[in-house]
Amino acid sequence: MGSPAEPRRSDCPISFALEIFGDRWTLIVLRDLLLRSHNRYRELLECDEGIATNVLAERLKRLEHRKLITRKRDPADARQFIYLPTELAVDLVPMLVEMTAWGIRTSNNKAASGFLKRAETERDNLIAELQQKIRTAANL
Amino acid sequence: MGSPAEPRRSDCPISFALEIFGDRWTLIVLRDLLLRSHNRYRELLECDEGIATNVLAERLKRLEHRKLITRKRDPADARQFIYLPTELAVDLVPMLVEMTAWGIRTSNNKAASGFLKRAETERDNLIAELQQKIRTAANL
DNA sequence: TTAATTTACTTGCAAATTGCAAGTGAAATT
DNA sequence: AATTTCACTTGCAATTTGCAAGTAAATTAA
Repeated sequence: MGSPAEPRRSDCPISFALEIFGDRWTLIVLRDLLLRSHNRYRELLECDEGIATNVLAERLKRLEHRKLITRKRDPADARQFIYLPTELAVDLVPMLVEMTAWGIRTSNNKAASGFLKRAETERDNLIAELQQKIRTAANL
Repeated sequence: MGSPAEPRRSDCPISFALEIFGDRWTLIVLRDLLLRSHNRYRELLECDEGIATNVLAERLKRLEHRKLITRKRDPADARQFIYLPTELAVDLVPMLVEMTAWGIRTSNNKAASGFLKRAETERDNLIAELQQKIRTAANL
């Protein structure tokens, strides 16, 4: 058993990673889940970049299939679902921090230079802190 | 002056980065340029994942526009062009190392566990070494 | 010196993916 | 009981991708 599973394009780890999040939207969703605590469909839909409803729904399904997120009903409101990152997703934080640092440097983002400095001078603490926050929120 | 430039989707650094390499192919090309020393069109075309000729040509143009690579004629064979990463691309190595590490962990890639161990125990050395190799090859 | 080959693409077109607008059904609120 | 909210689904046009074939310039082979 197990999912139908598309064949891998190659056995390269980068290629493997890109099969999961190598598109214009998946990492935006993961950013919101991991770094902004957006855990509901509606919150994720309101991302700054303007994701379409069908694209969001499809990405959430893929991420659940790949076990990067879990989906459960909100006990307080049975219409809503709560999406939480798994440990597999929490493991992406170091990569997201590096991607963020590169983006800040490359786009000359003054507003984010505080983050950049921290990423450069105390990377490990920054990552541990972010991951701890996520694990606490998701009770992992 | 300056390129026509598409509008940014948001001012988030991750979003900015994804506008440059948030698709199924750009990071494959950068991987080959940075980590495999594939510097010619034909070499890049022969990547394991099987990129199409038109897609490769378009991605190379974009990367040159964004100043992640340079393109110059091979003095030894005027039919060929040599594509070299710029410092902007070399700066992506930390992110690529983290992506590789995640991919190895997540896909249980036994063959690459040596790389993973190095990434975990002496990350800074590994990155510096990779970057030095690239800079030397590209004489930056 | 002419013909064949190599290289780096471009072009045309079908198939897949994305974006947008509207619709649906279940649960909560009024 | 009616309206609203929520998490989607559906339909369709527009864009992007993948594949096959073609082209022009430079090199090599005959």
